[in-house]
Amino acid sequence: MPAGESGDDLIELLFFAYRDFVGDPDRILAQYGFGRAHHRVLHFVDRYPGLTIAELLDILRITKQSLNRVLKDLIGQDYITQKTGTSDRRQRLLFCTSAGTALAGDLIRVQSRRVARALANLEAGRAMPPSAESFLFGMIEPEERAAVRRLMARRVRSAA
Amino acid sequence: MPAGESGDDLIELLFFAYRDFVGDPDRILAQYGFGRAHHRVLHFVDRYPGLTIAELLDILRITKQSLNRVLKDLIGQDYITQKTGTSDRRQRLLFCTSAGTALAGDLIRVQSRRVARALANLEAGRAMPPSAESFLFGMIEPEERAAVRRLMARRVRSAA
DNA sequence: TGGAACATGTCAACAGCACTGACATAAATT
DNA sequence: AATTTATGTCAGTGCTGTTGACATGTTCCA
Repeated sequence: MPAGESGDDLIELLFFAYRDFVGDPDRILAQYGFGRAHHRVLHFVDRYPGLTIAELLDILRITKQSLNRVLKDLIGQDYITQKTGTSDRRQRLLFCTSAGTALAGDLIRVQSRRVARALANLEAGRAMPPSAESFLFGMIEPEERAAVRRLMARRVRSAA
Repeated sequence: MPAGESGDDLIELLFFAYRDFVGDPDRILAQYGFGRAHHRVLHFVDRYPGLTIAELLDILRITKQSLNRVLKDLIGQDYITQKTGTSDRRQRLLFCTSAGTALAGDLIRVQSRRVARALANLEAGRAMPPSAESFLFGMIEPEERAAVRRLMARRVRSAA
């Protein structure tokens, strides 16, 4: 819905979309004393049970020291458990406990809601053809959209 | 291009897309001793010259203390300058110097390339109809796409 | 069998970037 | 003249990333 259909606008929209996208779960996580790093680990272990440490490191692109810090929290508070690999006993296979699955579910729920809303905007025909721009704009917190639209309009007028 | 057309896949793709999206500029910024916070400030000041501190704080959603730390770097190294507001002399209007505009240009260039590539994928008809999913997938580093596809396929098989 | 390679865990130090709380100054507003 | 607003700054803290070094147990290969 913002004016210019340039790739540069997409860059900015991606920033705003991501800002609000991570804001939802952040509020829930804070109640548990967890952060985004915990969220990412919990999410991937929940969706891909049996993930190894090495696989998780490759997905998250962080060091094992960083991973271990948050993983220790999640294991210590019984959101995740480890099982020794069967074929390779060096590996630690990661699984969510029921508490872990429940929390992961709460987190994905608020994010799904936002994504669903963004997709609904597209399908309501408000954006024809459906564009990446409209999707990202729909990801922004509804009350904030006017402000983003105003900001971006300001640019279209001043620079080219 | 990944299999399931669910909103949950979009959540994951947004993670991967953003991960690679910020990876490009990070490499450039490291050469200047700057981080992501510097990037965000430089980007918005470049695109919206004359932005005030308060406006920038509202865009970035950080505290003035956080902003000030990186802004001091950018001003001290002559990438950004301040001008006292004309109508309200309390305000500091922010502008990029030529060095600032140049660096901002370099940064947006690498990100634009990635976005353009993602859009090109859509328009090449490889994704009909164009979807948010295809766009986000196209944002992922090409060499990494197979790995992401493999990971996500693994889920479609195991859980539902 | 013995040594190399591998998967993982851990300790310590450090950097970037957020936060809170408190306080200061100059300009605008009432 | 008093208050509010826009901004700057100091000090302390937390989360999450990094590097480098070292340890343990497992697997694999010569």
